[in-house]
Amino acid sequence: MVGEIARRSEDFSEWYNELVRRAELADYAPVRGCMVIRPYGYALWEQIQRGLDQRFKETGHRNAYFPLFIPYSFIEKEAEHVRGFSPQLAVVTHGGGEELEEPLVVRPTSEAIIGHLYSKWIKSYRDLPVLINQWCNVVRWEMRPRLFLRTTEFLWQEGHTAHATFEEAEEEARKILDIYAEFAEEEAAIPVIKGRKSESEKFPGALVSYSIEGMMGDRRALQMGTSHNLGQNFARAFNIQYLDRNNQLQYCWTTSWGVSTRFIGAVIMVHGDDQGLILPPRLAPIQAIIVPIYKGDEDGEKSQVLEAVAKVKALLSGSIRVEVDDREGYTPGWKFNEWELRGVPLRIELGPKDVAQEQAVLARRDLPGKEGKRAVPQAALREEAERLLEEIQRSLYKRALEFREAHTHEPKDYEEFKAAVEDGFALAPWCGEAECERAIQEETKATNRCIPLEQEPLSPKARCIRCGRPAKERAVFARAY
RNA sequence: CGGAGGGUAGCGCAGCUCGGUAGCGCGCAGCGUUCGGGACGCUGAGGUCGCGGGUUCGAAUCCCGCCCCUCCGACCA
Repeated sequence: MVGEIARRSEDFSEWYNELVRRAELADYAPVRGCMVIRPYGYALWEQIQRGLDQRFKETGHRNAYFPLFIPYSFIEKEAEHVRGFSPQLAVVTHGGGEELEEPLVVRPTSEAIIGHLYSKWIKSYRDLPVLINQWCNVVRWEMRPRLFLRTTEFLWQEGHTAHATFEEAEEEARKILDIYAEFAEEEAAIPVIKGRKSESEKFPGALVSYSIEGMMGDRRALQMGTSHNLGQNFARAFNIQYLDRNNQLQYCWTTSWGVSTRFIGAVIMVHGDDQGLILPPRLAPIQAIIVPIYKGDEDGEKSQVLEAVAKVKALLSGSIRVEVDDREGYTPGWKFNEWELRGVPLRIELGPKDVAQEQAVLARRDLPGKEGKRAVPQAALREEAERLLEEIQRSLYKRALEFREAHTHEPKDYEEFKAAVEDGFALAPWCGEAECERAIQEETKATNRCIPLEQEPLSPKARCIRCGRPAKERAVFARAY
């Protein structure tokens, strides 16, 4: 565990890969593209789950569970859906030692199976809306896997709702997008851009897809959550119909939305530094780590320190997720580095000097070295620790926002545009044509991340940054994960 | 699937050109001394050299085939 990790500024990919494993978030599995999420990484996922789940429930959603296997024919019912997903399906052809009558797809997402059930459950306008979420795993046979960012199997939540009108479905899709954005910014301290996906980037089968897009530490974009208004496409494919007040048979309007373990990748890539992870306090499984410092126990030093440590832990544990690192055989300096690698936002050092003065030393993870260290009287420790955690949370967000803004450009012409996407995000007017998007990608490697929902109206004379045809809105272009 | 680099102890690597039966650092175990920014000493455990075949008296090393991993592209939450 000793040794430098790759420098973030020099080799971001290598830094990321090493960090995920060194911090014991995850490890490679024996099957290509699959990952093992280790207890520390899973604890982080549980924090994410907790925050999102609470928000879903507050807005009237309930959890359920649908099966892993989907009859192959279900996937084929929605034309764009099958076209979008068939290249990356895992298909089960044998079971119980015999070839199956119909192959089963391991769900890449659950619109199909849930649509099937919704068609059975929904009969009347009185049954609507249906607001269901599930936490589960899905499988997509990706070409180029990366820990957390793109794994063959991943964990996520997928919400699936059915409504009586387009407006209600649209409102739902937007409400969830707002929840995702609020969660990313408030809990993960990651500023995100809320936007609509272009036609070529939208979810297969959706009427309109929304996403939150974040800028990672290497200035590339990452889609951190999506919310789709599926229109009546899936309702027609799966026959999800209800009788309205006038006894007329109507197709439902459905939505789906998801956030995956990829979100953990974003937390790593946005906040981490050369020392390792920096976890935002609200998501950190361990918010404060107490490191006892003592020599031998001839003069009772060790027992005095440990006694004070126990007292401090008890003092804090009511309001803070705090743990003690009382492992023998590791020096304090080693532990400092270890917990920095693991991204614990606050470290509490407690040694003989502190026992004598009834104080403890607080060290902030986001400020390296002496700058982030301060001695605090034990009587004020709880209040001060709580305050510092909030300050770290805010300061991480501010840092990430300033970074994004420093690397977001509004190019005047295509030459500037090319330079802009080399540096980060380019916010530029465009014509809305898929062919132009494709050309931009070929020429610059940048893709259309989204059309930001919040943007100034364009002047009628505005022209597409690449082709010069009339533009009606701005899009964010960037190299993306 | 195209381009590049790799696979030797848990991790990082050397050894391969020039064949002679495997080594270094870290980590791990035990004991002792240490402990306010990655301590040190001694002792020790740990390897079918990615897999299969071939050449040879003898292969980590040479030849053939395959598999896997990482990075850059096409795909993607």
